[in-house]
Amino acid sequence: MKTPLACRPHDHSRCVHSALSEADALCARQGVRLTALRRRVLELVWQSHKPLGAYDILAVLSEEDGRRAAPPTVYRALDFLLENGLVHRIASLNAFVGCNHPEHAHQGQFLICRQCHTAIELEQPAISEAIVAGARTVGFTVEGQTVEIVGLCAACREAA
Amino acid sequence: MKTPLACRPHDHSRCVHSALSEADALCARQGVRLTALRRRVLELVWQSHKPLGAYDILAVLSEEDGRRAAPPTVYRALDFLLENGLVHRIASLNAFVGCNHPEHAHQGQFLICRQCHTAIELEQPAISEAIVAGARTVGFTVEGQTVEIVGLCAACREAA
DNA sequence: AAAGAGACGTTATTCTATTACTCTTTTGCC
DNA sequence: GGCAAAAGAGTAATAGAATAACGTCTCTTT
Repeated sequence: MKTPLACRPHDHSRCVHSALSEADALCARQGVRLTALRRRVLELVWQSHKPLGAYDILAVLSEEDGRRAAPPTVYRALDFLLENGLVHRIASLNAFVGCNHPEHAHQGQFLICRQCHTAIELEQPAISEAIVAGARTVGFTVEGQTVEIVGLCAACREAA
Repeated sequence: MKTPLACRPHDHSRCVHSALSEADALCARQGVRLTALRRRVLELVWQSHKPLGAYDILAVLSEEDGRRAAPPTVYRALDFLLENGLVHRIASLNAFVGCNHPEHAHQGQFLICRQCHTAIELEQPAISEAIVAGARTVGFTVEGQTVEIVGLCAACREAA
């Protein structure tokens, strides 16, 4: 079902590499362990331009290891990455994407193209603030936000 | 796992009743059929103060019918109700809630209390507009919004 | 009455995620 | 270095969410 998508050629492998380096540094600073497995999972998530399902990751790991990996292996790694802000989960897709700004805690907003399936992470304080303000009108205290927008990205709209 | 929650006594059954009447009228107007099954599923969703899982609905139907219903039965009814704007799906919970404003097409924002699990539907143009504006900054055209907020509702915050 | 469409039943399967238990590796401490 | 404790990872089984494929029934509509 999931077709691997062409990379914009420019520097994607370099992006992945720098994301991994940043993750290394961040984990060292936090005193948590970015093990080989966790790092590999993070790399796979970053390599994909689209949100990646746990079982997609599982399939890759199984193939490269010979022995077929089991779900908990992947889910544990993903839990670690989520806890440490290195990836985000897209609830509406049951999938995961690398976080663009792992250096500070946040919950992004996601723009998901229905055409190319790319997920763009947004961090617009105006959106968060509108939500907090809206919630306050009914006395609700916001603790976490899930904002997932589907539509057409700029590239796909032009192409159409 | 899911504990049935106490109703605010006031007039909940009347709320459900009026929601169903409204659904009847709306379906008649649209020329679509709110069959007994679909109506029953809608009633169950409305009766619950919390987002209801498809398999919760399935369990109730199975119990009251004697013969155990199968998933497609419920999912088809839910699909119909979704298409006609009578219920909303909460992606982050894999669950469904009755729509408060079925009379006009819209996509609400949902406030989900982590304590009592109640879902409050919000319809704040300011939030939608902030999202559309934010998306526009990267050339993204919004077609659908999933906004699901977790936190504490007013009642639970007071109780704490 | 016959045809066609829509709704529903039934079985099986896929996809997503977790539980429970074991074994290994790493780490901190002496 | 050696050792206990803790963290990480393997494994098997299962739970939970959703869909596919096919058949049957029941309405209209003609």
